[in-house]
Amino acid sequence: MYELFFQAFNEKVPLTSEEQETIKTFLTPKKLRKKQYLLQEGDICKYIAFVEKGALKSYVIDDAGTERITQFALEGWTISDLYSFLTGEPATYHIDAIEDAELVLISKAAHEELLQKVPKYETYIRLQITGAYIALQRRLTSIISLPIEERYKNLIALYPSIVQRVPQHMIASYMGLTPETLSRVRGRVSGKK
Amino acid sequence: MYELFFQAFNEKVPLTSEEQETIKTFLTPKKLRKKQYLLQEGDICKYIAFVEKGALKSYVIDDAGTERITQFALEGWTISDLYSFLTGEPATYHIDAIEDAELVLISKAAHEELLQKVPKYETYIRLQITGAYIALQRRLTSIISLPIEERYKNLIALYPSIVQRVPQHMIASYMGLTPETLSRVRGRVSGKK
DNA sequence: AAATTCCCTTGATTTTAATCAATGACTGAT
DNA sequence: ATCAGTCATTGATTAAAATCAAGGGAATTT
Repeated sequence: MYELFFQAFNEKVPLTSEEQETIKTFLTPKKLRKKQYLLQEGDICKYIAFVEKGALKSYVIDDAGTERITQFALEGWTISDLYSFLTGEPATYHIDAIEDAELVLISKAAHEELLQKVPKYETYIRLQITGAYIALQRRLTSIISLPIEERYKNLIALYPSIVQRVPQHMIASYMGLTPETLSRVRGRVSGKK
Repeated sequence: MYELFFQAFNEKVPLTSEEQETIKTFLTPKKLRKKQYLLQEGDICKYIAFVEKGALKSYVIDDAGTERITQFALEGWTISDLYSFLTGEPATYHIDAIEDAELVLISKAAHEELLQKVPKYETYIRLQITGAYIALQRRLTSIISLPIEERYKNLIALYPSIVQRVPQHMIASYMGLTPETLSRVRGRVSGKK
């Protein structure tokens, strides 16, 4: 249990087996069926979720009632509404399962105790969030500086598994486009090359 | 010296005066004139810069040769090409001064030694980057889910000092718009209210 | 003080993406 | 096996932003 989680952890910060056992006592496994919510807007986000298996997405609903996807999380990724988790304020994002999923949950209490008791946990979190920050910065830069076709090619290059596994209308939502527009972009991209 | 830096640090993680003195030995002050570079694309990013005074921006140049601003940093903010800083790879961003500025620089060597020697520094960095991540996530969410007018209003509400101090064509660049479009958006926003 | 550069606005036109609408393929459930 | 729902594509039209172009202030330089 928690294989992938500890694999990812050890790659960032190598753990002794005692440390690993300590950390284990703070983790909770959870399974989620496709379409089930992990978090709904307005609720307090109680967990950081690490994806052992399956796929989730986080999103907001815009004024027109359309789902706007802010993040995907496949195996090995972490997902949460971090602001809500850290502050206890109501969540601004929804999170649900795109596919049946197995998660490793870290509760707020566990998170705080781990930060106190296991120095390597703080390092893990720091590195984790640094990686997430850099990825987000890249995504934002590509949105404001590249034409749509290039953004789509980048997405394929960077996250081929997302493009393969996730329905296209979700990719469109993630890119801030309509499904029709993405379909035409795909036509142009594959036609041209 | 370093007043604002330590004020920001202490707000996140309170320091004893000894700790503060230790950290001081790792910091370097630097002044930058308006339009001077702190970093150019392709160079290795050697510093994390904290802004004591003045204003900087980071940006990329797109295929059409247009500057696309990814971040502003006013007093109290931190700016860097974090990926380049951490990995030693060539920078993808330019950073320069919008106004004459006074900075506090943390070099790579200082950063690493501080992480080793001063546990509170790691906590500071963790909280710092967490805040930056949350801010970036908000910005991205507003880009993909809100109409331009709302995005502009949000920007004014969240960062009034940026909108006041920075020329409008830079705000346009930051929002991924042309200056003409932003000008018309402003007309609509002020006309309507 | 004059000249130059920078900055913002406004108008006309073109380009791009969104919307509206319809169709066919595939999926899953009963 | 059928029916409902999901999903992607394509076409026609509308809406929005970019581009092209020009002008007028304000600030900075000489």
